[in-house]
Amino acid sequence: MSKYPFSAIEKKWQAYWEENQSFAVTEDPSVPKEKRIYVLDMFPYPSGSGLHVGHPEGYTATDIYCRYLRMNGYNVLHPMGFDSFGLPAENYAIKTGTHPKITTERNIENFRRQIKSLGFSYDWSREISTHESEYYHWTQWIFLQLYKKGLAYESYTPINWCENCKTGLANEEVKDGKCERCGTPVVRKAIRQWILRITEYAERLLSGLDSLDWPESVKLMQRNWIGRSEGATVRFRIEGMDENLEVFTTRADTLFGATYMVVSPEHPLVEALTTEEQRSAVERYLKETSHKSDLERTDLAKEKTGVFSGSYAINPVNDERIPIWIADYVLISYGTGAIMAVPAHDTRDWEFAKKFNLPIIEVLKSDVDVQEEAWVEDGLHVNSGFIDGLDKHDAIEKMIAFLEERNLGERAINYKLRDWIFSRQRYWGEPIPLLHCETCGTVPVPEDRLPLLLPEVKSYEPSGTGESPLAKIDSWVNTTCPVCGGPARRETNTMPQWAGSCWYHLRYLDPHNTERFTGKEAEEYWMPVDLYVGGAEHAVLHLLYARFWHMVLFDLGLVSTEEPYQRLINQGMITSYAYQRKDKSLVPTDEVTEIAPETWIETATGEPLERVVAKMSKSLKNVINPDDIIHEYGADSMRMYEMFMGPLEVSKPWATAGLVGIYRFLDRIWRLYDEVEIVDEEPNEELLRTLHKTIKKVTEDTRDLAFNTAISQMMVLVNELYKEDVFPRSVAETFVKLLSPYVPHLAEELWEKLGHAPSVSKVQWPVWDEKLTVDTNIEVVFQINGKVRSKTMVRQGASKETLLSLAKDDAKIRSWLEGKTIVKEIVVPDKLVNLVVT
RNA sequence: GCGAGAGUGGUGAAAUUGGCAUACACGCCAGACUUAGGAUCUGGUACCUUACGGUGUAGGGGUUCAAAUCCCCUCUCUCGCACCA
Repeated sequence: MSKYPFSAIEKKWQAYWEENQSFAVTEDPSVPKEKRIYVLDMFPYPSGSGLHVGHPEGYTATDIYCRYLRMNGYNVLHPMGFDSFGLPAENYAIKTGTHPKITTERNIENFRRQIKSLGFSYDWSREISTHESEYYHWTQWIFLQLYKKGLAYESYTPINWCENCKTGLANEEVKDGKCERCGTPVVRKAIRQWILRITEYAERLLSGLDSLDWPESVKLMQRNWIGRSEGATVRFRIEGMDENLEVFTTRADTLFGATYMVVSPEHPLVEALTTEEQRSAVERYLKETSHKSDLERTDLAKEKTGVFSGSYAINPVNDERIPIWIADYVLISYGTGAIMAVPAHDTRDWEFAKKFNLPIIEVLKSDVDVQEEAWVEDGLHVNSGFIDGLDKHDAIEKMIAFLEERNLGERAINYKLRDWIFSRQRYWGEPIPLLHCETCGTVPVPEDRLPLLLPEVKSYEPSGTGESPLAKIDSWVNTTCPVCGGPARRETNTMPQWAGSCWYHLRYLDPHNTERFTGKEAEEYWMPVDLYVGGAEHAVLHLLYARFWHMVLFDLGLVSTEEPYQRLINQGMITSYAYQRKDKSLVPTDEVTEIAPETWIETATGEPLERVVAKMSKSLKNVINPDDIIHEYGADSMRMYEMFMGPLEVSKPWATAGLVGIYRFLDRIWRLYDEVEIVDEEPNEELLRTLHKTIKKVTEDTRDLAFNTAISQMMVLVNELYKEDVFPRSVAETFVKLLSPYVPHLAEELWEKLGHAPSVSKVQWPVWDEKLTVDTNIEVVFQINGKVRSKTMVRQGASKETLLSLAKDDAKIRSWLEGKTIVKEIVVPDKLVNLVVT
């Protein structure tokens, strides 16, 4: 008895593909536009712990799809590379003194080896790594194009700062008031920053989503993140001052209900608004809020706080004098940093008004007493002068017209999206190619002097004062101004990790170009990316930043498409099992014993445990290492199992027992080809039908990325083949072709065993004959009142009349009909007959 | 709190337009076979019932000849956002 020798087979064919450059691709002009396809995987950050089972999931899916496309005559661009700037390598350098470049490149070696060991059909000649100067040369160059377009600016405004990472963070990198990377609570810190004006693209980033074939959930997340809202700015005169207080509101129609105003503690007018009597109280309040972390400040459960400034504004619609308060529930970063408060119809304002005894005036007809609770539903206007009786829409229109006529305000649109804080005070990133000259101000490094190389440093430790380790290298920092020749200092901030991934899809097109970031012809040949597969964690960050850069490049005439990624799919997470005590705490997998099927106890205490699904984590000891799986069961088993687990988009738990099932399936296939005599006979009718059903199902499901059901159909075919005495050659050959995208090593080996020269990856995908996929005899069910009472075999396509009379003649049906009257007859050909009786 | 998605056997999961619920696989049970292997092959396996039959896709209601699928309500889980005026 033979045993499927996966290890030898996989080594052999990986070497063959490498040697023959089987998957290298060129921009062949004879291939028509619609047969050129760009399939992109999100490239990994090469961490020290190596590939995780989650990575191969998306990579296997795209690999199967690409192999399928090639066999169908497509020219397929399918590259891989590494997102190799980032904090872990730098933190490791701080701990050990090892240069991040050394760690990074060692990790890349390991990642590349692991990825290759899965037999993916990447064009490795296009591999890139973002930390290489040949690559970041062009990241810097693109930054300069943004700078020259006025999209990069310097700012000293307070930003989110992580004490642990010792760097500033973008708003998108803050989750629940904590650093997304390490969980440290984020504090506000005023340091000099480079910021990209992504808000200038807010409208296009929003409207562009409509044209994209992306999951609705991702589009929605981006829409929410951009957060467009339509409303008006309204200017309130401040009593005794020349200044106006400007607010943004989406409900200008409730202006008659504005009983007080609130400015954020950081608002520039706070100082001027504060009267002598209130000064000490205001100062105390400002001090208090400045000590709060973002987390404390945004905690919804907490009581509202605030202080009266002492000043009054004049409500422009009724000249009422209304007090101006200072409170931290108003954010400086949204709108104008000031609001008009309408406590009757806004929960936040209502809470504040109640706490500080401010008047509450109903201006929308409410079903509740607004003194008791806020009414936030719609209602016709009351107590509102010239808009009384109007509904929301008409009232807003009329109010805005009123304001615009008197120059008291105007229609306005606001976005939640903030500009992108682009600098990091760390070492391991692209140096920002700018200089600070005493006479010329900020000067870009001339393009012909790029790349601006990352210098060597003695210590990787960030200063924590807001300066990167680069600031400590005087010889690098001090330079001459390329404009005036005078002394200048280099910018010491580096770019965030997102920079490199903003445009890598363009570098793959022409990775060795030394003259340009990418070749114009190659760009026009391939772009946009037809299918982009990666994790949902990038729904906002990477995918928004990359779209922004791409749009800028499009506006500069440097790329031919406005959007980079036409179609996007998020693969689900691969989770793992974990074992839970009654108190919901989790027990590491190696401290659990399975005492009976589906029954577990904690080994040490005997406490019964429940099996739950959890994320893989080192502490739970439930992390699966792809190297181990490949070693024990082979890459083909690993690939096929990950596809068999369930639909690509949903998260699903890893179960090695399930993997064994796939291994057995591949072993069954191997033995079929190894032990059964392959004959030059035509298959019998039954087998031929299953074969054509299989071709059809595998073709359609592979096209639709529904790999799990394609695999189960292949299993059906194999099960049937095991019942046959002989193995017709035509079936054997067709089946190998169907298998080849899924288990490419095994398929190559079988193809060779069948007497063919390699490689099966280059042969034509099989086609099915629709006639042969239809069963000639079909089981039709007979129902009485919708319940199945009998079944019978009929010829496919039998007429309604035939079916009906068959049903009425059926012995069981006849007994069910006894003493009843048929009131309705429903016949669905090839499916069922339903008789409704009373 | 708001928004989105999901809930089907012991387990992972299937199921065009509403048309036999549970394909395929794991596990389990039985049998066969064996140079005892990670075996392999064949068959069985939703639940209740001796049977006839009944029940069953998170729970409840509705539409329909017919609902996992469509509509309403409730519950649970996952993800995202969270004082954005």
